[in-house]
Amino acid sequence: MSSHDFKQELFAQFARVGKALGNGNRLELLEFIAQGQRSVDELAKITGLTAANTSQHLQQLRQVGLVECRKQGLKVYYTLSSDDVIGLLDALRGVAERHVADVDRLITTYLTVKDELEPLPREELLARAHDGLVTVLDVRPAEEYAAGHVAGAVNIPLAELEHCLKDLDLDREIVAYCRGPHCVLAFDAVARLRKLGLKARRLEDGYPEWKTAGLPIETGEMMDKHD
Amino acid sequence: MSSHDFKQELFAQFARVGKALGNGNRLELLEFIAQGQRSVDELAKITGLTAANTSQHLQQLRQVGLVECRKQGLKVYYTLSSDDVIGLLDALRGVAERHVADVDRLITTYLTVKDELEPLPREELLARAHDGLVTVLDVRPAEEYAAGHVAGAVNIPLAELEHCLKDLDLDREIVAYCRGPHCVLAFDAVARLRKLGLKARRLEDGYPEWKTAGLPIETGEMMDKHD
DNA sequence: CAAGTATTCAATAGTTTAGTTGAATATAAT
DNA sequence: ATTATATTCAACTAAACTATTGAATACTTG
Repeated sequence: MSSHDFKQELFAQFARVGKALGNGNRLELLEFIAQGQRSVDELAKITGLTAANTSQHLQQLRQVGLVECRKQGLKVYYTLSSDDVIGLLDALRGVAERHVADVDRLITTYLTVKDELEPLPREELLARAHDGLVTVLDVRPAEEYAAGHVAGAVNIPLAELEHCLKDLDLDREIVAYCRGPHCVLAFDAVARLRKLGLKARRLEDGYPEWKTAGLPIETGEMMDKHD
Repeated sequence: MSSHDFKQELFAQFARVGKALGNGNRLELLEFIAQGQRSVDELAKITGLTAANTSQHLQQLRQVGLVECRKQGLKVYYTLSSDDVIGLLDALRGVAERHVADVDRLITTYLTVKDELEPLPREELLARAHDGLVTVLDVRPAEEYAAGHVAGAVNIPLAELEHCLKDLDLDREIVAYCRGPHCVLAFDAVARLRKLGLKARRLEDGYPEWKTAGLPIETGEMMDKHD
């Protein structure tokens, strides 16, 4: 095999991974899987894709090593193959956010809270949480919280936010997070909390990044994942 | 615009970047551009693509913000739009190397030197170079060296390696680098130097990574880039 | 201004991909 | 065993991508 063929072949292999990242549905699947393991039909329901289509996308992701699966009983559970993948997704998001005009436009028009206050960096949250200065709020659905969350975080899924305010210490600052740096849940939560006159900020990124950074996490109370 | 539409649209935008990375020729173009600015016809010649095809690929890369171009006289020069892109490419390579079986097989069968000796990390090279313990060898073509290289590195393009041995201090260890972590030039150089009985190692990655890490570089003696 | 070069545009054919549908397989529960 | 559920497979259509070709555009040089 010539040096030229090798190079071509190597780039072709890298391109396979790129191709796998080249579809919005697959990226959405990856974001959900990054929250914790998920079965095919859970993913199909969340994304709104058919089971067959979901399965096909998952197999593409698996073929390029982005996810792994494990059969348990009737279901097949998919997980990210490693934290490398979270880094790759963040790199992709970062480049898109900083260099694709459409992304910037989308974010600033839709995520109105975006620039009103800088999001809180991970390390800073860690310091403040340690000093007991803030309430850390996980606004993801209960199953995702159960699969793993920032140590000490309180879970109030977005839908129940207003009903559960009594569970929060209203004097302390609230820092909300969700699935990732562009997930709408935390933006939405911060906007609604501020409307209620509370001090609220957003963590700069989501649970997968927190976990990948090696920061302290807890896993849920072994809740069964029913729907 | 609903939250769901926003999410879909956002993932679709991220996917555009993924798609752009989903073709081996485009990845090869990016690697060349990462060495320094390049005109369309230079890139066409190096890659062996037609000018029209090269132009089309470059425009795709430009549309998703991976590269930028600047017209100067008769030629259009392309550059990476920022160092973010190098990080993204490295993340892609890393995931592929660690999780795609075919990539690992390719690398271990073709790059025979691969596991004989650990490649040298950047920081370690920096320390040793500072102490004057090693000769840093840039084995890329002269134009790429001229466009920028590791501070203090000697340039001997691979083709002239054996002819230019006299330029090297044969008693010191030689550390070779080239375009990136999987570029064959440095692997090849190390193999050939060792065959000649010299002490040679490979830098763990290439010039773009070195530069992006903020380590010291030099740019060439304003050579005109003719062919 | 004319000629030459570099780049881009437009049209095309062949290939690949996305998503749908219906069926096949495998496991669990009755 | 039979039934139900979860997942995958296979076949198909519509859409998108790649690379080629030839022409058009823009700039420089003589």
